[in-house]
Amino acid sequence: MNRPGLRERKKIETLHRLQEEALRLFDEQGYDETTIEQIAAAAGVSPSTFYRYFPVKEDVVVQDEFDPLIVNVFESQQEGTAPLEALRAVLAALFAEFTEEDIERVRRRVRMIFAVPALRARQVGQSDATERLLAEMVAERSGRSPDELEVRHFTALVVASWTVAISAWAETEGSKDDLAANLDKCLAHLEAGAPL
Amino acid sequence: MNRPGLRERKKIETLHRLQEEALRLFDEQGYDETTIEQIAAAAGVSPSTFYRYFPVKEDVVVQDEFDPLIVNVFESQQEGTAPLEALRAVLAALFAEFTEEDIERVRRRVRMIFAVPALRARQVGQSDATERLLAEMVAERSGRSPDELEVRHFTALVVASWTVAISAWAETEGSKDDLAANLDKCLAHLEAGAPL
DNA sequence: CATAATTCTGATAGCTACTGTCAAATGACA
DNA sequence: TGTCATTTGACAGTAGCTATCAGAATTATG
Repeated sequence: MNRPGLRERKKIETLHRLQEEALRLFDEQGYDETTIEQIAAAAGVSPSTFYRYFPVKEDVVVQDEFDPLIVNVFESQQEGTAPLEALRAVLAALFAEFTEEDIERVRRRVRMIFAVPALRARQVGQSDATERLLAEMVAERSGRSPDELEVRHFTALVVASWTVAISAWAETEGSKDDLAANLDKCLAHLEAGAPL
Repeated sequence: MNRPGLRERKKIETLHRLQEEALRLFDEQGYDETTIEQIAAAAGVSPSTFYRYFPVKEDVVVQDEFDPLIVNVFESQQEGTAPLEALRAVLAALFAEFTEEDIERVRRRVRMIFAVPALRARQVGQSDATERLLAEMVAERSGRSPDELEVRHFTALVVASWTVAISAWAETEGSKDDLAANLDKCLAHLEAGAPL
């Protein structure tokens, strides 16, 4: 049996404490003006420990664990669905489970990411990784190669839609449903060939 | 008459020397393994001078001056054209003027940008700026606001198409025309609603 | 329960990117 | 040639990040 254990619980606790204190300090004094020493002190650990949890400063805001979840949801879908529809459903299902509190956390983080260039820059690394992941999943299903131009292009477009939808949503006070609505609007607009 | 003058000529010269030596050193020893001191020494200037030309290390590869050119070409177009068609024409016209040598330089830079995460991250800052620029231009013409979801989404999609087209092209040994062909393929695919 | 093995933490030293300041050098111009 | 404006180099300092290592805390074992 793999019970949680004291060690693991403590780790998760420090992780969250670091993220929360960091977010608070960034809000209060700005990102660049906040040093890792301050964050570590606020969370009651040493700077060394901070770096063990987050390889770079940006990750204390940007890091998330959605990629494996996306894969799970996608794979548990029936084969027939069209790629675009499938991805829409995946994303919808993903944040359907979030509590109101989760959503507020996401909003704070997204706002900060798009407000601080360094964070946005770091986040693109994650987006690129997710994009490659989607490409592989989509390619596998449609019996194509993930390196094909059309496949890469498709996934890049979907990620772009998602990025616009969530950044526009974060600027508002909208609910979870508003985010879903934004995403639907964008994907529909994409499916229509992005007319203007 | 605004003749170049020795001072200005020297400045452009040092700028190019810094870029070239940097590119060479990055190729030879890798990006992270190359220090600014080395680049400066290779170009025969002090590290202080490097920072005067490039605020951050990444910019010695990433920095370009295409944005103002894009605006110029776009504004000198007739009003009637549809936004997507207009942007396609702008980009085509932009690199139509490049010499073979220019193109090779671009290819080297693009390859390096997509190979080194730090460079890719920095480049996104530029892309975001270009995206906002496009949004303003497109919005102005179509009498909309650049903050509208559809407008933002449209420009994000176009930038994504462009990114895929150029990164796929850079991986090959293709000519200037191949880049144009890639871009046409992507934009056509977008216009068709990104079917898979 | 005591001891051994494993994992986590904190302290230290060091490298490099980057900033700010100031005096010296260099080109522009009368 | 002499004066003014701009560019440059030297120096000092901050902060992000890496590597290393001894000691503390947790877990596994006899």
